[in-house]
Amino acid sequence: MGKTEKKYRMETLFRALADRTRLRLLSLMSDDEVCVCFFVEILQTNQPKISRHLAYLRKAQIVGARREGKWMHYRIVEPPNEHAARIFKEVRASLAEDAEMQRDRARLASICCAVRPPVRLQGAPRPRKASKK
Amino acid sequence: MGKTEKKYRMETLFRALADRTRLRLLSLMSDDEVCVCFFVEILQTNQPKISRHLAYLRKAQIVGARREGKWMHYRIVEPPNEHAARIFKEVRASLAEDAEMQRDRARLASICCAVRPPVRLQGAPRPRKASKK
DNA sequence: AAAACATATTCGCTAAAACGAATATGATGA
DNA sequence: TCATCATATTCGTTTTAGCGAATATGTTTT
Repeated sequence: MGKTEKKYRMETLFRALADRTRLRLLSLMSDDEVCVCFFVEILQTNQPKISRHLAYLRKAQIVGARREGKWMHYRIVEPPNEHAARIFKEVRASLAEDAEMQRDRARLASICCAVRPPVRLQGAPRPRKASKK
Repeated sequence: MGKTEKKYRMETLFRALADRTRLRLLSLMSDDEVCVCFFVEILQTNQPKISRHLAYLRKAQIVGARREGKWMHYRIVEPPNEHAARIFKEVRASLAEDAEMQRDRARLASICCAVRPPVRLQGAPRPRKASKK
């Protein structure tokens, strides 16, 4: 670990993971880079709430964001600590098995491929495989 | 999973892990079953604080307790959920590498084997390998 | 440049977590 | 039985997290 980086504490990771909404967001990002408006649609909640949780995940350095015009895309990134990264990987594997989260992902997939998406999502960029950086 | 057990949510585990004191407690229990008075001595804090955090860990079902006369011994147990258990195992491996926690465990080891332990610990039962159940 | 849109941030509030101090419980020993 | 010891719990307070509503920011469209 270089001298300029401040150390990443394990608690930072766990605090970020200690909330159901954030876990569901992470689950939705498991394979793809996803636009904020899809999170709002799938989790059926208001937009500021989603934004705040995404900001939280970003501060904890387990998601990254990319702007594309007016849209923001979020994706999972590895936390900057070898041990946290191993744990996080295990966590992601576990999310894949959670029933509620499986339903979330199924809904994302169906909305994503729908010929006629919900009005609010028309024109929104579809989720797609996240680039590695 | 049998019908009587209520499901163990991932967030429960993460909330339990989202506190430095609790992580240090877990680290001290990594190999042995440890008496409360040793936690108080090593973490240099007051006894109610330790007891409360231990109660928290117990509710999260990642530690178990055993009474022996006036002493209480705490030990790590597997959380009652396959995924949580896998994650928790990874977490424990990570704690082993944390510098502060390594110092904690070194202090525990040295106090434990000392010919002349601190006054407050005289007569206290020494940490020892935790039984599996 | 103004309107429309997607997202982020701020504000005021409520709820939960964490704490030290005091007290209660439960076991042991005099 | 009464005092003592180890631990647990309660109390009142402070801190932190999460929320909806309102508003701000930044981008695109007209």
